[in-house]
Formats: sequence, C-alpha cells, structure tokens
Amino acid sequence: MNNERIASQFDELADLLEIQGANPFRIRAYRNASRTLEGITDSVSSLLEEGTDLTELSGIGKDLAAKIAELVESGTLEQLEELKAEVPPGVLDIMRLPGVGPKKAATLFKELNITNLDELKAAAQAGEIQNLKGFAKKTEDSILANIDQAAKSKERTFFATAEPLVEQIVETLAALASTQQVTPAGSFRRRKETVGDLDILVTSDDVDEVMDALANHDLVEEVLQRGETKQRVRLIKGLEMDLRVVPAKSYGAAMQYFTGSKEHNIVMRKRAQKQNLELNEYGLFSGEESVAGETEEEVYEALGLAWVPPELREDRGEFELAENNRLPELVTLDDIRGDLHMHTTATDGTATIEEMIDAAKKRGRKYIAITDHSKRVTMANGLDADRLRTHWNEIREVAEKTKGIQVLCGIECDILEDATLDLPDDVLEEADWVLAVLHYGLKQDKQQIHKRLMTAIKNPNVDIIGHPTGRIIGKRPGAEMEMSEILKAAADHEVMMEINAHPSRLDLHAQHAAAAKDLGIPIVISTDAHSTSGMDVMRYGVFQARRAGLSANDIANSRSWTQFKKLLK
DNA sequence: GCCGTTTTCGGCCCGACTGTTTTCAGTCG
Repeated sequence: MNNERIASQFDELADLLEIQGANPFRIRAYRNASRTLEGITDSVSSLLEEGTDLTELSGIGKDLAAKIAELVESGTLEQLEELKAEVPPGVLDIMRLPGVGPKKAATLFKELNITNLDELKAAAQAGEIQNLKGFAKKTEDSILANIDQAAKSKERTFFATAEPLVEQIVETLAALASTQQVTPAGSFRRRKETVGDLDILVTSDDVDEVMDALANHDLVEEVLQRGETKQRVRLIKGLEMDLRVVPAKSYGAAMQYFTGSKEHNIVMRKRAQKQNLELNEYGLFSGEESVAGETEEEVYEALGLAWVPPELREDRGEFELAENNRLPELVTLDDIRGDLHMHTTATDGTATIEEMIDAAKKRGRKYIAITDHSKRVTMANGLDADRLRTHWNEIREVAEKTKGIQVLCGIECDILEDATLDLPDDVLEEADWVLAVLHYGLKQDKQQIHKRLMTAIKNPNVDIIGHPTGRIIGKRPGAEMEMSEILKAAADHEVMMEINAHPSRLDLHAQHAAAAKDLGIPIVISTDAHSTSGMDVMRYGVFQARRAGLSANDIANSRSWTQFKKLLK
C-alpha cells in the first residue's frame, strides 16, 4: 500500500470523525499525519520493512504508527471500517456541499436519515429541510442551488488554466482610480500545480468601486458573498475567487496570511506566540501595538526569519532555512538556456524541425534536443531505427545551416513492458541525447516498474529519465515505484531526471525533485513541446522546480552550452 | 491523537461572513 493511499484513508477517517463530532484536535492529528505521508519520498511500507520507527516522522505517534502498520499489513483499518458502517459514505458528499459542514450533515443524517446527495435533493424539494433546527428556507434553497453543480465540480483547476483569468482580473482592478496594490495570494501565489479557490488582495480608498468592478467583470458569473472587506464570486470554468480589501498598513500581514499555506501560517503564529506577540491578517501585535504589517519582509524579520519565497511556504523545512538565512536563491525562467524534450512532424508534433528550431531561438534557447517518439508509440507514428536515422540526418542538415543554437539529435525511447528498450543499443549509441520514458503498462506491479526503470538507468546510452512516474494530474496516478531507490540508482549511474513542464504532468513533483537535488542529480526542466507554442510551458516547470527549492545550479539546462556539454554521455 | 528549553498534562491559529438567531453556531479559508 503506497503513502498516498494510506494518507487518503486517514483523511477519510478524519472526515468521518468530524461527522461524529469527535475532538477537533484528534481530527487534526489524522490530517497532519496524512500530510506527512504525502510529503515523504520513501514509502512507509519499505520503511517498515527496514525496521524504521515511524514515530520519528512528525505528527506520527505511537497510535498512528500502529495504524499505518495495520494498513500496510492487512490493507484495511478496523477503525475506519467500523466508522464507515456507522456513517454512510454519501454523508461525506453532503458535508462537502458549500455551506454545509460536518454539523449540518450530521443533523441531516440523524434527523431525516439522509445518506446521499439524491436523498438530500428529494428532501429539499419536498421542503423538509427548512423545518430542522439550525436550518431555514435560505439553507434549503442554497442546498438545492448547489447540489447539481457540487457533484461535478469537485476537481481543482490547473494553475495554467487559472493564470490568464487571474491576470485579466488583476489588470482590471489595478486600473481603477481607487486601488493602490492588487496582488493574487493563496495557492496561486505559491504556484501550486492546481488551485482550488483564488484570492486577490487589494488596497483601495473605495471598497465599493473595487467590489463593483469585480462583480461586473466579464469573467464573473455570480457574486456569492459580499461584506465590508470580503467579496466572493464565481468565475467562468467553475473557479471561485475571494477579493479582500485591506488597509495599506496591514498589506504585508494580509499577503502573508492569505498566501498560506495553512500549515506554514500555523507555524508563523506559534512563533509569534512564543515571542508574546500575536499575528493575524492585520499585523503582528504586541498587545495593542503594531510591531509589523506593512510589508511581508518586516513580518518575517520581526519573527527572526528571512523572507520566504511563496513557493516554499508549506512547512516543509523552510523555517529552519529562513532562521539561518540559508534559503536558496530559486531558479527563474530567465536562467533556462536549453530545452531537451520536443517533437516534430516526424512523429506527433505539428511543427517541422526548422519551425521548432526557430521557435526555440525566439525564446532565447541556446541548445535544444529533438526527441521524437520511438516505434512502440504507434499512435504517434513512432520511429523505428531506419526512420530515426533518416530523421537525424535531416536534423543535422538543418542544424548545420542554423546559427546561434546547438541542436541535438535525440530520441524519446520507450521503456517497454518487458523491461527492454524500444531501440537497440547500436542505434542509441548514435544519439546525442537519449530520453528514456514509461508510456505503457503503468499499472504493472512495483517490482516490474522498478525493473524497467533500472534497465534504462543502467544502460550507458541513456542520459535522462523523462516524466518519471507517468502521472497525469487529476486523471491517473503515476506508476508505483520506490522513488528513493530509483533516485539513488540514477545518481550512481549519472542519469539525469526530468521535470516535465507540461501543466498536466509536472513530473517529477516537487518533493521528488527536492530528493533528487539532495542526491546531486542534475535536473532538466523540459517542455515536451508538440508545437512551437508548446515551448511556452517552460514557466510551469520552473515554478515546480522553485517549489522543490531548486536553484539555477541544480538545473542542468540552466548551464551554458559549454558547461552542459560536459554532462552528456 | 500529538507533543514538550515554561509542560508527560493541557494545550493545540484565528477572523469574516452567513443564516438563524435574539447573542451565536456553523462554515470557510
């Protein structure tokens, strides 16, 4: 059983305990443990095999360590099964409706025996809900209004989808006469792979003007809430956005607060408490007196910390670095000089070799690798040895005529289900750049996946493993593997690892990339472009690298061509 | 249920908004 699965069992347990009105701190303990499990590279099942004491992990005590062991050994958790028998799973869907929480869901279940969304809808339509204590007509109406939408819009939105919407709204609000500062906060500012809600922070002399401007914006479908300082709207594509209007003297504290993450903020507040201070979105206070609040920097400084880049605010080690002024200088898009994963019309790309080279030059790239598919990927018209050699000849011809950019003859070579490579060694030897990847058989068992990746890593012609887990965010999980072992092998055999920059992949993810950095593995951020515009996704890969705490030094394709060349096999 | 340089017991982050209420509980981020 992998960490994610155990984490989700703990989350479910926490949800069920909430419905039952259990001690909120006990519930939090399960959620904290879930987060810890999602954040570590080693699988707990292998840690247990090695005899590691799981209580060494933060947020895992004796009790939860035993529950993890139970899950790993038996595949189930007795406590969870008992709770599920008491609380029907549909009650959790009800709890997730906007405006309904654990208490209301519990009331609906206990008083009316409502166990799923369908029954809830029927009861609301029959007018039965408004008679319950704590409910009334408005709650019933709101349930009916949300119930159909909620069923389908559970999923989060890719950062890349949200970005243009946020930019347009920021532009509109910034142009108003009354606004001074307009900045997105929340998970968007932290550059998470996906965002749930959006937050925009504004300083303004005229709250109504700002709120009206947002309410009337083309991208806004509905105003959900409007108060003195906060307005909540629903945008197109089902995204919801909170607008917060804050005084200038609190702007930094508000930015800090609303950027999160929640976990990061909890540590911030505890630090404040230890210094007999109180931190909230209005500032850092000593009694009534404001100590800091106008800028984020002064809030961090007052708590003895260097300013932490938003991408690192996850309570995953950033505080120790910030205390000692050892935070990394994170890589930026401007650092990127090469792009080492892209396709042409030879397989499933839409642009020719010339067009791709031209597009790369326009984006300031100094070197690229053209990496079309190998033959196993029939859907994409993958290349066999003969076609590949012809393709490489064409690439060399074009490259010779082109100035100002190095073009490598590459291949995206499939690692087949039987743990062999899709092209023979004598062909791979001729390549400048071999990117080995898993495309098929991602559901094979862990041992076989491991064997396949090891075949590629040990092959002396393989330069890099592309999109290592094969995950598609929100659609399919990656192949199961012991990432720490794969990374150790990659370090031993001097194989690089890719952060695939496509918004739906971002693979390696941040924690894996951080683990790769710790082993000294050069990381390559690649666009996997299938068209000239596909090269523009580089920024998302850079954001992912920043979230992993990587500097330009850690990124192989931020080096000059002369330096990068030395890494080639 | 976890945790500890004030602690092995008694804490555990905090404010805005809404709806249902006559002063507050629930929800949300």
